[in-house]
Formats: sequence, C-alpha cells, structure tokens
Amino acid sequence: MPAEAKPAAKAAQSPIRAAQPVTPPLTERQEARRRRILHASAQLASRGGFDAVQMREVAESSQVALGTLYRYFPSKVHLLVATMQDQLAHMHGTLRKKPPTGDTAAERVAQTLMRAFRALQREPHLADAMVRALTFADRSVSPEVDQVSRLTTVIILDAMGLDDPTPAQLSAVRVIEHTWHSALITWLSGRASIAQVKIDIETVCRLIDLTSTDD
Amino acid sequence: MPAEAKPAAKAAQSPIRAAQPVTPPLTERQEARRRRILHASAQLASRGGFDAVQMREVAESSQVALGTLYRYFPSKVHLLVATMQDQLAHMHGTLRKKPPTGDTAAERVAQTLMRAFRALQREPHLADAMVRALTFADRSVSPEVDQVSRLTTVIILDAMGLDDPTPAQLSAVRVIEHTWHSALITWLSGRASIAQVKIDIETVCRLIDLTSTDD
DNA sequence: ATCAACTCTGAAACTTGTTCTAGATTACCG
DNA sequence: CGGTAATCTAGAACAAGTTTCAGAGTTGAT
Repeated sequence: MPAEAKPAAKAAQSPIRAAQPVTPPLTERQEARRRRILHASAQLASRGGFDAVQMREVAESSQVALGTLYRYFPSKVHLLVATMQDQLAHMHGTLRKKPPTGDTAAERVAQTLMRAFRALQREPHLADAMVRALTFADRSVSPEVDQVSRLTTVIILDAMGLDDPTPAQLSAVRVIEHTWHSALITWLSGRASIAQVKIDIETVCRLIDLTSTDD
Repeated sequence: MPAEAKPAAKAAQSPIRAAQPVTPPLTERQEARRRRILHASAQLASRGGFDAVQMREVAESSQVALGTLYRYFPSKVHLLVATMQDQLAHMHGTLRKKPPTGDTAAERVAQTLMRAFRALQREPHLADAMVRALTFADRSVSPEVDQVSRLTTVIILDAMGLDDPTPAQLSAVRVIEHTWHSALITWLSGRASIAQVKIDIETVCRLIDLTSTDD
C-alpha cells in the first residue's frame, strides 16, 4: 500500500466541517517537511511580504523539491493561508494565557484585537503576506480560509466570555471580523494609520453592546 | 513639444487629494483608447472574473499595443481598480436618481448597499475581478484605491442625508465600508450566502443609530 | 528480503504579468 | 509645411507561479 500518505488530501465534500478533515496521518519525515516549509514561508514573508515569498525560494529554503512543495500546498495562496493558520493558532495560545481584563465584552474584544494588532505590527511584512493571501484567496482555498475565520471567531467569542452566543451576537462577531480584516488591509496598504485602525475596532466593538439589550 | 501627453501621469505628492490630479488633458484619440481599454477590461472581467482579465487579451480587444496598455494602466490591478472607479461612478449616478426611501438613516444606507449588492449579483464575475483587485492592491495603487473609497463614502453619506458628518459618524461610515468590502469577499469566494451578506449589512448599519445618541 | 505503490527529486516547460527596444506615427510649434 | 519630441506598435525578453515527467527513494505488506 501507500508509502507516505498524500499530505494534502483534498477535503472530503462533507458540507459541514469541510476543512481539517481526518488528514491521513503524516509520517514523521512528512511532518518535518511540512514544518520546514511553513517556517521558510514565514521567514521569507517576514522579510519582504507577499512578493518575497517565492515558491522556488521556499522550496530551496526548506530543502524540498518544487514539486513536493506543490504537493503539500497546491498554490502560493494555500501556503500563505496555512502559514496564517499556524500563526493564529500560536496567537490563540498566547491570548489564552493572559485573558483581557476589560469590564464589558466590547472592551475585552477591542483589547484582544488591539493586542493581536500590536503583534502584527512587529512583523508588518508577515502580516502583509498573510492578510493579502487571505483576501485574495479564491474558491479553491475556501476550506482553509474558513478555518482561519473559525479560529478568529473562537478568539473573539473567548474574549467576550461566551459559550453559547445568540444569532445576533454571531452577526456582530462576523461584522467585527469583517472590520478587522478590512481595517488591516487599509493599514497595510498605507491608507490608514494605526490610530485609525484602533478607532475602527473600538467603533465596531460597540455593536456588541447592542446585542445584549436588543433582540 | 510633446505629442500626446502622458496619459497616466503619476499623481503629484500633494498629501491631500493625491488621486485624480490635474491629469494632463488627453487628446480625443487617447480618451477613446482609454475608454476602449476600460470597456475590454470590464467585458473580459464579466466573463471569467479576475483571472480572465489577461493583459494581452485586453490589449488585443482594445486594439492597443501591450506597451500602450501599460502606459495607461501601470499594472493589472491599476486597470481593474480604474474599472471599478468607472462602474462606481456609473452606479452613483443611478442611485442619485432614485434615492432610498427608508425612515431612518440606517435603513436608507442598508437599502442603498443592498441595491448595489443586487447590481453586483448581476455580474458576479465582474464583481469578483474588481473587489479582488481592490483588496489585493498594494501601496503603489493607494491613490486610486483611496479614490474608490472616497466615492463609496460619498454614496453612503448621501444615503444618510448628511452634509456635514461628525467624526463619530465618519467612523461608523468607515466601519460600514469595511464590512461591505469584506462581506462581498466572503460572498464572492462562496463562504457566505446572499442572505448572510444582507444580515451583515443590516447589522453594521445599526452603528449609525448609535452615533446620533452617543458622543 | 522482495515487491508494489506511492512519494520525492531535479529539471524543463508552460503561462501570464511586466519590461524593454527599435522603428513607425502623431501632435504641436514656429 | 518641416522639425522634433513624445506616443504608439510589434515583438522579443524576462520573472515568477504552476505543471509535468522520468527516475531515484521510501514505505508497508507479504
């Protein structure tokens, strides 16, 4: 039978939980390759953003043939979205350890997002690569992008301190995510200042207050 | 002296109103070329979205040499953002004729955006090309993207019926724009339904109500 | 240990965005 | 009208993402 299982098996078409299916377990060497690739990707991205992540260079840096790179990540966008998943998971862990301290849910969410924003500011090129990939992704990357979105939702709900959100609250969270992504883009492309992003985040977080009284 | 003036003169660095500088007036033939190019761009985009707009094809369709195309629009993203400016201006005209009828500012804005959304649904591929270009644009396209953003702001303020918005209101409008762009993207990439987009728009529009009482 | 099936490698080829060049054309000034 | 500087054209060339392929390397089953 197979030797090293196909690393990036296409997600089954289960309409629900399409992403992150029961990935055929990778061998150790495959796991190591995958990790080397993601590391090289993040490293190159940190240098020069989206454009600096060149597939040939990623392959070389991670000691993997170009064809192999494409077997693990079927496109540059897939690679960068996976890189984002990686970083986000890391950040989620960090945030868990120091939960925000605000009095209201809105404050805590704004605090959390600003903390994430400050982390991104430390690696603006990396942020550029990840966010550009995320918004440029077409349908073929939907499962992976969705996974990122789910992770973001969890982070926000955590900050709100909710286990069981109402539909209205979920809508508010979605709008917050929209604002978060789009505000990041305006910042990355130099059309909005850091202060502006802060204001936008704080503004949209007020929506949370609306959902406790309404509906 | 010069024959046909440089069509796509770099915007002066005037920090304010950077885009749309006093473009050296185009000759009639140049204006016609520019128009042919934009038309070809929109046409190809309507067929197959972002990927279908291939620079060689645009050049051929519009009867212009590739080098000329690049002189008018220095990149594919520039071209598509200009295409969006064109379409937006058109839509602004249309919207002006039939202003929204809702009772509250929030309702009117939501109505207006949903009207725009329905227009985009009629040409989903074109929408895809324009929106993807807009969010993928890097700093070199900032002036043009900013112009689009300004136009969008005007449309929203028109719907609100405001001449002289407060800073809080401008923040709300920015957040609405963020939500609008990002919601479009999730719809275009098949991660959100039309109904979902509608809900998100209605949700974010509630922010407008907040600005009349608060602050 | 051997085999079959699969994966990885290295290199070339292909695609499409972008740049460059030499020569033909056009616009405007005097 | 003629001159001249800029524009336009056709086509080659280059860059980076993606695909393809033959052969070498692994893996797990027998």
